[in-house]
Amino acid sequence: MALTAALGSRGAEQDQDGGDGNGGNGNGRGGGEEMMIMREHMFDKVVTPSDVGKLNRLVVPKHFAERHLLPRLPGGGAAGAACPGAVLRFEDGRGGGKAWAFRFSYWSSSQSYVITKGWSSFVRDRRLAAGDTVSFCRAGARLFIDCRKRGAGAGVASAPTTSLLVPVALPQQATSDEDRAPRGRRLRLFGVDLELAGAE
Amino acid sequence: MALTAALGSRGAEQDQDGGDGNGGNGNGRGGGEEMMIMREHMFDKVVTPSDVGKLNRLVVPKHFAERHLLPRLPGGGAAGAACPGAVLRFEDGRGGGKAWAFRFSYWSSSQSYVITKGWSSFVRDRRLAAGDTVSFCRAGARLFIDCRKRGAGAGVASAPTTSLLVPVALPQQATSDEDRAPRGRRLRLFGVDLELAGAE
DNA sequence: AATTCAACCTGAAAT
DNA sequence: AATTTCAGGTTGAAT
Repeated sequence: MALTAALGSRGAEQDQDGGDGNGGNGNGRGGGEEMMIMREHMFDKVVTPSDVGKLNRLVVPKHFAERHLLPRLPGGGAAGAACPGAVLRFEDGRGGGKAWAFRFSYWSSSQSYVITKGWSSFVRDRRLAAGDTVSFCRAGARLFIDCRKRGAGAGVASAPTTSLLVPVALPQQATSDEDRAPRGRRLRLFGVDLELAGAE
Repeated sequence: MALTAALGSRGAEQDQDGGDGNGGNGNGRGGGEEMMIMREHMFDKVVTPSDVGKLNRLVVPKHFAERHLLPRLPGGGAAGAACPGAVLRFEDGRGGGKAWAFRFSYWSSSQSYVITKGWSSFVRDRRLAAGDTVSFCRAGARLFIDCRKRGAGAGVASAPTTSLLVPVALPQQATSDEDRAPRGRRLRLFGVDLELAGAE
């Protein structure tokens, strides 16, 4: 369960990224309102040389994939393996409106889950190197990706895996066209409006 | 425009090549009549290592594909791109009745035209190697493929691209079932009956 | 088991 | 500088 706290209103930018390659680079924070989101950490991976090399793919450890990514797929992905090549959109965990569209697949030949299309642009943009850590988070239905360099200390992206909820400020998403995050029960906590979102 | 000059008569053999992989090897020139055909050169390509390698496909440069192959497709292929996976039959340019059935497709992911199915048999049969040249010709609606080794001089298959019409002797095609080549105006030239065939 | 091949993808080069 | 082309690569299904 994730907590979403609305501070501002009016979604400013819309990063649709119609499915092609690398994430549509939204025009940063053009003065739009922000939103306080309780971000649930999903999983980290210390990337291997292959993950950042010419194979253009990230192997997602099976238990992470099945626990955190399969349930995020359009069809729910409950059944076994092959939800073929769904595209998952991950917002840049640092904010700024950038987002990455990743193709998430199961390779039956190697029986592994992988992120393929779109991954190499992230590696390039963030200068990801072997030994660095990618971090996947979630706020309701919104997904986030961030990374930290090898040996980096604490920070927004380096929340210890024991802490499930990380509050961060983010540009608010478009509320017009039936937001992706299912709206849940609202409550007031610490002086702000909170909203229970996400599955179950 | 192509010129087709009838020398003999009566189609002898019929090489239907029902669409499977490599061309049905008609029994050469089993005494059948021949026909003098003015063969229009369409285009050449110096094949790359990929074209003759394990990718089992020939990339057809877009302008060649659109100018010469799209108009040959069953549906005419006039509109934009995707005439999905049509099969084009190419007779062996050296004569002998052999023919090759090639699948001609457009790959939208790479925005390129390719010849896929059937191509590898041609590569193998003709021992095509990187640097060699494949040559595509046409006589009316009949398509021909030939090749020459790297560094080869003039010859039937090495007509310079400036010469549009190459006269060759070929086994006559079946005239029974409404020949593929649209019949055009006839005239007499150089002492032989000529027939204007082909588009426009 | 190995081969073919349709349909993807991407980096580099050309325009 | 952005777009288009394409050579070289991949996976995965079919055979």
